[in-house]
Amino acid sequence: MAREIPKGYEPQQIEQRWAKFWAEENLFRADVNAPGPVFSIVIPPPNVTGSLHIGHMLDHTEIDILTRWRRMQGFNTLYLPGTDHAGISTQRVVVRQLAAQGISYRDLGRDAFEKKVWAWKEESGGTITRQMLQLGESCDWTRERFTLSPELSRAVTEVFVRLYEDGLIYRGHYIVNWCPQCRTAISDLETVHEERQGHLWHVRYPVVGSNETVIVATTRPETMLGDTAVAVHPSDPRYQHLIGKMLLLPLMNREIPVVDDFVVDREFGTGAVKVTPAHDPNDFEIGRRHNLPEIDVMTDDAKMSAAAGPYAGLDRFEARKRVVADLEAGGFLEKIVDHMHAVGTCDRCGTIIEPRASTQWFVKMKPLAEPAIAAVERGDVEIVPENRRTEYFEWMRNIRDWCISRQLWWGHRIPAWYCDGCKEIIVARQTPEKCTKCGSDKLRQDPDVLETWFSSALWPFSTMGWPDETADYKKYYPTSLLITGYDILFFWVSRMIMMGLKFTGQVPFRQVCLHSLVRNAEGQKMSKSKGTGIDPVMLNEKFGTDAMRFTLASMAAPGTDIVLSEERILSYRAFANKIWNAARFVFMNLDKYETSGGETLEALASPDVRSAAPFAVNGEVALVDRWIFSRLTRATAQVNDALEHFRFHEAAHVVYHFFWGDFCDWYIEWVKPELTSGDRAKATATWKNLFAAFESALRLLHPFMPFITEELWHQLPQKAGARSIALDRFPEPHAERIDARAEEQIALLQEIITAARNLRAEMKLDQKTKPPAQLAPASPAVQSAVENSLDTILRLANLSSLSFTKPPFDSTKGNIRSTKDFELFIGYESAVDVPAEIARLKKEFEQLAKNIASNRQRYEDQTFRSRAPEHIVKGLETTIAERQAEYEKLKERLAQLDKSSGTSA
RNA sequence: GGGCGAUUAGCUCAGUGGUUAGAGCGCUCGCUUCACACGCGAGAGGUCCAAGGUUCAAGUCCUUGAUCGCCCA
Repeated sequence: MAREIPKGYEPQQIEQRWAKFWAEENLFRADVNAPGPVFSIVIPPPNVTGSLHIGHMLDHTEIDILTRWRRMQGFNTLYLPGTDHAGISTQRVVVRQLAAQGISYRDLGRDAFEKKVWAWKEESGGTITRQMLQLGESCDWTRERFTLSPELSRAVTEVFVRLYEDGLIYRGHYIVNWCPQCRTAISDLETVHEERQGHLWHVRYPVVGSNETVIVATTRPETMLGDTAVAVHPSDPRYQHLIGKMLLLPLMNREIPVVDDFVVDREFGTGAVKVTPAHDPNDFEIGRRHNLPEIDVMTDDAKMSAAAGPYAGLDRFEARKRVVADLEAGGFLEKIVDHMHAVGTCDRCGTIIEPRASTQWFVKMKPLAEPAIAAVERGDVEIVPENRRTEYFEWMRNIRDWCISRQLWWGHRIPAWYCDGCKEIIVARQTPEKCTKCGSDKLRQDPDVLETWFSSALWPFSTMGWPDETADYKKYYPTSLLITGYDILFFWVSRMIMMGLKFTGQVPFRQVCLHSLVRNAEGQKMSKSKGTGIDPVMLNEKFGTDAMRFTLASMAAPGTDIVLSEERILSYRAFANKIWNAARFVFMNLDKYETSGGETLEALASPDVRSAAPFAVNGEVALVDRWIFSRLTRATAQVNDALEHFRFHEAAHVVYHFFWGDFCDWYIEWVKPELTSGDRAKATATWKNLFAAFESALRLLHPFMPFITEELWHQLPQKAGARSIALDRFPEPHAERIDARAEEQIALLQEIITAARNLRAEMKLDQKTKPPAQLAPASPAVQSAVENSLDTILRLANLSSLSFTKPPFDSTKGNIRSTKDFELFIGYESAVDVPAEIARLKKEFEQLAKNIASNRQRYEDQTFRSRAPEHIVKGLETTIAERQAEYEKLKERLAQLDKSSGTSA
């Protein structure tokens, strides 16, 4: 039966087909009753409005590699997908969409708006989910979760109520970070500080009843409209006499006191600071200590409020210009100097945040942080790489209370009700009928919703059905592992640990692997706003998902950021193509073999046959077969070890070199003639071993390149009912398959072949010229190894014959390569560049001489010999002896060449 | 201001105190050899940022400095 196989690997159709198959068949559905140790992992829930970016791709690649690997190792595996409701982003998307239709969401009303958002979510949300399906991620789609679903909302309410009952959630009036664009408070973590060039305005405040003025410096002059004091340091001699006096606030003509407060930095500006309690965190504290009024001079959208008097209605930056102009006109402006300062911006929209006094809900973090610190200290949660622990501890030990209320409509509405009758606050799981205190039925629910991260913090257990003790919860919680970027260590990871411990009494995951961030080829951080992002979907389509996955894995060394370039992806597309062509070779030759009366695919490659490998001929397994299975075993052990430690780059490297180097470059080339050998027993054994090795290699590669391996695995005979390579077993590194002797022998033969090719290249022999060569083996063992594989050597080295002789060879009659095991000689057939050869040899000679000298010096050192371990000393001794032998050979050869060039010149 | 990381081939990066420091890409030379030019074969290319120190032994550990980057305040 002739097999049609395209010459180049075309991933596009193949990947789509298998991705569809995996999802439709529910192939990766977890089963709580299945055997095996548990491996469970939850996805870091992407934003429901988002589309897949390269950071997700890296997350998901690492997660999917580990999940597929564990599944193939026989673990009971769950990879749980889902998304978060992304309060701010989602609300913004829908508000804009409505605005485009001329609809104001506020006019629409809360309930109608929420319905619109749900409709949007069903229709347009979850792009990432669809992309994940396309990418063939091996998750259990029957367990997909959403943070705002009724089930998960129940968990959120439960947590809120319990925290409130435990006194860990409170409502309070404090300075918060206010985003005028999103029109909500945001947390400290969501506020990004950027160094910006600004100015320091020095403003004169006249002292009431005197000609004196006090100069204050400010970076935000418009806030002076809300000033309620000026503060100086209690022991600042410059201002002692003014403490307690009143100043006349320019522009507003309001009298404000001079107060003394120890937080004032005498070095900053003039040492006198204006105090705006409603618009600055420090001033807020000063205001509390001195009972100062708070005057909020702005509105929710950062326009000046009625409290700003004549400036009411102006945007805050326009107000700044006007205030400065008016101060100048009034003679109050002393000077303006350039000043670098940190400006807080909203991490969602980039707008400059306004510190603003406001009543919000907060979580008291200290009591939650302490057990979470202890859990990591004890190692109950292992953080990888370990040095991230320091950051975690540092942050957790200095943790501040968390502002969780958001002035939005899309999210988990805060389960708190206010009684109009008695002002009681009722926090409850169910909507209360009447006030628990006064019995009034005039109750209003708090209009705010909770920050999205609040629900994300519960993700590892809310997704498993908590607060119910479901089968999933019992089986898969705590999860085995969390994989995410180090940039959300505080946002998410630490909060999950705190919430997990508080509500389940267990850590949410036993290990956290924090991977690096992906940068583009210019080394810039990916950013949508700067247009420096790389679209992984486009790259997947262009190069294949397998190639993308492999690229990311190969670069995912812990600790350094990933710089992604198309060149790099190309090299792994080439790898996929290489694998494809290895298969193409096998199948094309099998066609020939079958038509010439050989066994069928079924007979050569059925699962039973493969599991009986390696096959012997005349009671002996061929050297190269022993070798390839040994190499496979070694590679498997290395991949297992690397993946155990999240060393994806190392695992990818091992697989790459095994498949391309050992399997394609050497093994296939080596056995080619045997496959068509007239000796039928030999041919059969070779075919069977080839199929067994190839199929094992596919399984080894599967977690990294799921698509091409699935495609090729299906071309091979499989057990009845076997549906996917993903459900097959990962190769097992049985120690008895390691054959060090075979590896040594093949290494020797490879060295001889390479030496011969090297000589050929140097002598500029064309492909068709097959010269005879002479070999001087250093031992009978070397000679017999060469004799046993003579045909292969001749073929792979492109030689006509190889005869054994004794050194020395005449360097003037040919070129020589030597190692500790042999000298190889090929005679000149034509004029050869003797000076070039001399130059090359001299360089090698000098390097060798230097190396021997330094090694000998070390070897002769008495302290070294007495203190270094024996194997090191012995090893060095051997090395010196080997180098010395090479040195003698080179010296001899150089002498001959010098002599000949001298006589001929 | 505090903390963390990086500096290794032209580029992007691996490298677990020990015996000639590796990979991919790029480069040079030769090959359309009947799986693959997304390929095959061969090769060139390194004061491992600097200076001290520890050690029998340092790219690797320590100290200081330089340069670059990130996080927290």
